[in-house]
Amino acid sequence: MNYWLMKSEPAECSVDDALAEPHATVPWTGVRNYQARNYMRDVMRKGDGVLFYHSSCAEPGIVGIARVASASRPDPTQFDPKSPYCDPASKRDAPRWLLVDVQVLRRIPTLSLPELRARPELADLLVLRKGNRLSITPVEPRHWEAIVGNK
DNA sequence: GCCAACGTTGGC
DNA sequence: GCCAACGTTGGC
Repeated sequence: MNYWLMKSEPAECSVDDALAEPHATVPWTGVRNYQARNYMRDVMRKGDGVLFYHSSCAEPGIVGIARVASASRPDPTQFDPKSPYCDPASKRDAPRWLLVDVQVLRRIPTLSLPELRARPELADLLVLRKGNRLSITPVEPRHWEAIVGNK
């Protein structure tokens, strides 16, 4: 069992949007970074724990506890000419981009970046590192425990 | 809007 | 393979 932090822009898909979906599950479309894709393809497994993170918004932070609800599979938006995530270079017989389904288990009161940074045990949480832009990052068990253990 | 950090592209 | 130019991310 592995743990992850996954970023979503709430203007696009907030944790509350996800909770409103059937089974509170959303396809995690739009990952267009090879490292993040490789995590989904090679390391992520159904059942892994997920910290649902809001980025590019008024109050960035961790807003929900979720889990990986499917194996990785091709992201259909890469083939959709109307989608901003369309990738004309990706071929149907060799899809370049993958997604997983993510199921929100519960919302939590937003843990903002200042709140996260105030906790010494989270000092090396990857999302707190300067310049971090990766939309999917692994979370160490001790970090998961520190964040989720008492919630 | 600014800007630091980082990824990608493409000429050589 | 190098590296400059460019694009994107994302906090502030």
